[in-house]
Amino acid sequence: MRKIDLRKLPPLKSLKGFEAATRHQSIREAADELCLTHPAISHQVQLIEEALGVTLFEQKGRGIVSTAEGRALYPYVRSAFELLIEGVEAAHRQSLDKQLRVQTYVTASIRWLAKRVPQFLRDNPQIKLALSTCAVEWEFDDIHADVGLVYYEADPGPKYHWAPLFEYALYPVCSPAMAARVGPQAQVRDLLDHPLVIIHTEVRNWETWFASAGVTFDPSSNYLVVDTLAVALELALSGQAIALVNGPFVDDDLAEGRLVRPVPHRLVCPGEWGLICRKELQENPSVKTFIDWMAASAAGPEALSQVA
Amino acid sequence: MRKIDLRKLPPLKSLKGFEAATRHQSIREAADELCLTHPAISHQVQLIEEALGVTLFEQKGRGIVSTAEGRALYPYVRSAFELLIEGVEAAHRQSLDKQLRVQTYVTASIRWLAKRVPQFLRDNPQIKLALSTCAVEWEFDDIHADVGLVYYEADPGPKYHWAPLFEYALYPVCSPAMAARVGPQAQVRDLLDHPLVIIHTEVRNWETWFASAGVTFDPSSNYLVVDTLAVALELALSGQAIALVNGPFVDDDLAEGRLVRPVPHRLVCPGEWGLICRKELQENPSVKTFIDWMAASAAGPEALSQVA
DNA sequence: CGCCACCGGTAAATATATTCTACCGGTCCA
DNA sequence: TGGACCGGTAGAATATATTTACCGGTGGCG
Repeated sequence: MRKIDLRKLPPLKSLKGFEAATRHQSIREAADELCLTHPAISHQVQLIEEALGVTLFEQKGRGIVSTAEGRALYPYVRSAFELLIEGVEAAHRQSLDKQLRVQTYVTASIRWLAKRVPQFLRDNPQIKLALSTCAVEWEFDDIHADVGLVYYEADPGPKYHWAPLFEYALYPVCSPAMAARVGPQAQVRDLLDHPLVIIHTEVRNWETWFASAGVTFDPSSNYLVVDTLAVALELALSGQAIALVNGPFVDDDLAEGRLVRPVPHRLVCPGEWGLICRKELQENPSVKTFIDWMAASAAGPEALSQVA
Repeated sequence: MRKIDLRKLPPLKSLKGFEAATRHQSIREAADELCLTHPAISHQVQLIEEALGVTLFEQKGRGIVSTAEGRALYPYVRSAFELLIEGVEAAHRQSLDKQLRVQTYVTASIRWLAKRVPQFLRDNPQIKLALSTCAVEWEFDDIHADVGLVYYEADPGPKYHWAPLFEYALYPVCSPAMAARVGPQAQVRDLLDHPLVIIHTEVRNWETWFASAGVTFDPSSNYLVVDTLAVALELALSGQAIALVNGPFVDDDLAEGRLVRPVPHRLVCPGEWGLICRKELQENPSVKTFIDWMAASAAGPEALSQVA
């Protein structure tokens, strides 16, 4: 591999500013796009002009226009950026052969994925999984993950492949002892008299669920606030509160009687939980295997036996 | 022009480190090449790895080797850099149509170029010149200039076009009054008794010149030090010192008697003064016109009339 | 085996570069 | 002619990159 004269490169970071400024033919719009202030862009452009010894923009009226030099330079910068993005994607594709990076919320990870991963790995020993669990208020990050298990209310868009897994269904759960205290024939409104656990990023879930039963949610007393459903469920399991689940995360606990549903009301919300990946990865063997296997597992044991 | 997702770009500055580290398969060698310390490169690589969520190198023995991901990424980065360098060159080519950037030392500019530029511009009104004069200890900078008027002892290499103009000839000059004091039949060694002006970056010029006449240069007394020949010549003109010229920079002053040569000894050194430009620019109309015109002007008025 | 000369990674301090704030003068339009 | 834009500037604040001084590990050599 021969040497390359890296000294000839313009200040790379500033090229972003040049690219955006050229595209918009406006310093301020470029600044908005890059979430910077306009002097920052102005300065970046000046840096490149100085490094190249060339003028890239000139004033025209109260705006700017690219000079001939700026127009000559732009396509190269643009192509270079596109090449780099392709390179990042190539590296990601390469890394798929080594490990499949799966991202999800902590609750979905603990109470759904974790239960299935061992069997998946037994069924597909050639695939290495790297799970990362993300904090609340997280969106799928296609740079650091190949596949995400997330909830989307609407289609995530054309860039992504989306495989729905199960409903986003809201229903309260608690320990049998707590349910006994609530009463065998309890109504939705009766729950307001018992300790509810609220996930602070999902306050609206309780509101929505009560409203769908015609009850106004007034959490003025007797409630707990936690930051993730996983913790809320621990509180429910230990008999300290009633939690509102938003998916099939306690199916085992319900089946084995550790948790019960104090009232039967259940609200299916729009959208679904599902697996997301960038469209280019959709046909990748590891990705496809993972998505198909998990979809089958969500559908039920009989579907799974067909895949495996 | 459509938008591009600049957020997907890895930390651009750090890519230099990645490129060099990959090429050398060594952090320390990369650091040497980029004139940084090895932790800087190490950190740059880690930044990219973090941004991409991918491992680019792994330890092997006491060195490193690229991972499959690193090898996948490299060609894109490499090509992107080459594209950017091409872009810079394209911008330079573009700017040639607007102005020809000429760089030289302050002395050559004042005492040789400046005398010729007005006539050149009259002969070639379509060409716009941008002259920049550089401090001593400067090398031709093909980023900020298209053509340079410089002295080279040896061929400047295959990347450049080189058009020799005139000899690097050393000979002392001074005012007629000073010459009278030195004496009409003075020998080289007699100059040692008179005020010599030394250019501090060119001390060896006096040494070399005296040595070529068999005299040891001992500047123990009675000398001045300045930083450029242009100043030295001013001192000579005002009768305060004897200066050592290294080219045809006082031809007019000699012809018109403002300066004289106190002794006839003249030393022609290896190498020449000449015009340099990047090879790609050699055939550019502006560059070619400039170089040809100046070469003719250096050769003499009769050559010039042929060109013009 | 044990030493020494390498390698690369780490953490804190430092240096540098970038960005922001607050301002300016100019242009356009009402 | 004023007000709402634009981009440029300078200094301060901030973020980032780099260095310094260290570490533990590896491999060659006596």
